Amino acid sequence: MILVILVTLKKEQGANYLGYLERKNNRLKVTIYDVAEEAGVSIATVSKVINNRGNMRDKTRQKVKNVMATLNYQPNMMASALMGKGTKTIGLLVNDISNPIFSDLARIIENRSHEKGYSVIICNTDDNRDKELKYLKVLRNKQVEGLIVGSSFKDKAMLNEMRYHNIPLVMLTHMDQEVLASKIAVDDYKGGYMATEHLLENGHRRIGLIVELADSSTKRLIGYKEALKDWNIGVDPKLMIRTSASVAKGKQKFHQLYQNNYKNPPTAIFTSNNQLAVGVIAAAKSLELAIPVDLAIVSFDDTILAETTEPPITTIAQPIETMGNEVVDLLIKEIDDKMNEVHTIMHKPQLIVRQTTAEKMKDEV
Amino acid sequence: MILVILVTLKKEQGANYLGYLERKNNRLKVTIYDVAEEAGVSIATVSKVINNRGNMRDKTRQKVKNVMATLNYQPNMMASALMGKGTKTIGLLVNDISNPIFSDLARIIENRSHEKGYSVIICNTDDNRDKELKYLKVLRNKQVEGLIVGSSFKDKAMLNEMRYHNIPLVMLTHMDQEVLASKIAVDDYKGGYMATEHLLENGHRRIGLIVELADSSTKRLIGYKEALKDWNIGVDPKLMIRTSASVAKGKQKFHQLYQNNYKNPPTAIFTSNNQLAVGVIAAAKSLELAIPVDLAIVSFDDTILAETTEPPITTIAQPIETMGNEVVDLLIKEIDDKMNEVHTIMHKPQLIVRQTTAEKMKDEV
DNA sequence: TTGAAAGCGCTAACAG
DNA sequence: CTGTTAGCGCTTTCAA
Repeated sequence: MILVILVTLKKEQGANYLGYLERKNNRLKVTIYDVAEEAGVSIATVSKVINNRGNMRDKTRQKVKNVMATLNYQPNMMASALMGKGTKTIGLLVNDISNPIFSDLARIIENRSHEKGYSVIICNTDDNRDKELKYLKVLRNKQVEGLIVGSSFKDKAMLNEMRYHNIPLVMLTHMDQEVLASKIAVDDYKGGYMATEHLLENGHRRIGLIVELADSSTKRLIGYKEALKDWNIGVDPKLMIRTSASVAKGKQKFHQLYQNNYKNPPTAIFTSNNQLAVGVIAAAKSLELAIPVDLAIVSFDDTILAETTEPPITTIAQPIETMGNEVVDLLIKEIDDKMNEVHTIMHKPQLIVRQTTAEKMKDEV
Repeated sequence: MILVILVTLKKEQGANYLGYLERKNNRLKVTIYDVAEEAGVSIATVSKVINNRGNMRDKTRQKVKNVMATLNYQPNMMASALMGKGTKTIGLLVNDISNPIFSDLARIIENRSHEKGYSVIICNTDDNRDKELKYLKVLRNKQVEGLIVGSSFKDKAMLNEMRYHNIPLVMLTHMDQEVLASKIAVDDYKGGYMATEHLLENGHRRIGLIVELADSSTKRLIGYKEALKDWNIGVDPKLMIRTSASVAKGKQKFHQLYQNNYKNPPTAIFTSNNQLAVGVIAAAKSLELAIPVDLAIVSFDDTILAETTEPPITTIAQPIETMGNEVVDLLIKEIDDKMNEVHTIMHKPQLIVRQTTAEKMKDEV
């Protein structure tokens, strides 16, 4: 066995965390065979200590461990994955990771996954059917063990197929009936209802709606309608707009909404996320509308944006910390248990009142 | 060969994007052997068509392709990775993906990577030495082909070791001298200088500084000092604070700065990122300081936060779109060429003036 | 133009 | 308690 020590580098760096100093047989990688040879045991024995299984003399186990440490051996996960062990990686599909709600969620999900020994591959589906399909294929090639789907899939059938490939999946923030999988989300219907009710209680009667195309937003929209109904206020289609999530769309759609209703403009707007709300605020300011006097706004999600705008945004918060941790716990449970039951966890939304809403003066109503 | 067609499902779903309908030999997975058998060729031939290599009769190639399509065969990447082909995945290390600058960057990086056939694994190092080490190990286990490091590593030696494992790495937003690798960043020194100069030109003489601990921030700090020096203004250590990136820290450190200088408080603050700036704005408001009259602010980075705060923040922008694309192009080039040259690309920062700065009145100076 | 066969690094019976 | 051995699914010479 040849063991080349790169002394020069060692001195320069003064560290050997990852074991580059040893090279065996002039190869860069040290394999299970190298460890076995060096420890004077068989590869089977080494495999057992790697996986902490089987019985063996304590001395043997220790010896192997020592050799692994000095050679700085790192098992090749590809090989063990090939043998049926998992890849210890999961896929996280979102529309757009730069959306604050998803980057917050991604942070929590990645943390928890890492704690549990999993890595996460991110995918931006961009609300695009082709990308959805492509990512699903890639993720399957890469043998990911599970999927967290935080994006609204155009094609639910594709998602449903995943279980035939034995890869568990849990939907996050999308309680989509058509998808046969575990789901974790907030009660979107209730959230929509609460948002609208808050506005109604503050005296608003012309409430505009700018929400995304996702299923979750559809539920919020239903909640909105239901609240109006309970207050005996007619639903006006001209006050409702569906679009995609971005600041630009928020601006654009608010202008559109305002123009379409110039005779009887909305006094309040409900948006399905913070980016849209930011756009609405900008547009309202450009029209010299005072917030919340001329225009009140309630949004969904409680990201940093809701706190930093002027005025700060009244919003319906989702418990993302809880949801993020739950989703990885549930997914890993499904991976481990290979269970097929479907869990559905619905969280309560919470109204957080900030300065984009205020009780209207009597004479204004 | 047994070919079970799940007709019921087929009818229900009306789709077969991912090929769950076919099962061979009662296994879920269809392998290269299945394709070979079905096409009446050897696995070697199939391998060639998968990789688009070798010569063969056009008819053969076409036949194999057809079989792959009908069986909806997806090559197992683990196996090909084992054989020396890459894993087609890279690692992205950042301090915290929920930091807007990094989620924006992550978005761009993931997009470009996906276009080029790579997946990206995200890692939040949290500025924590242990996590850095652990991620590096995991990423090595998983045989990632390259690394994009957008976080300031506590232990540069660990990073330098990666090249001994033949895994290329490019630093993003951190021109760290100690790391022997390609780097893409903005000219932080110049950015710090520009920010400070802008404040000086607006009449400020007591300029506070709240920056991160990263090397990039050190450069920005040097730029700040240099600008003061060029204007013949003494550097006051009591005006400089180093901390980590968060809104909470921004608030806290601003209060601290203000208290420590209550006799002669700063009239302006330079922060190294938007989150700190947001914190400073909040703290300033709580002290009833008017911005920019009582306190001017210049930040670094141009995320959505800089536009949505009140007032919107004057900032030094990095060309993140360009940088994000460049970093993956460069990394993939290094992966493909196995080259060892080190590239360094420095971008020009750009001052974007918004409402946290304004020329001071003469009598105020 | 095609195929047989030898691995890649690891796991998991099954022997000894 | 430890080792032998047969794969996992794929790539890649080297023969045919």
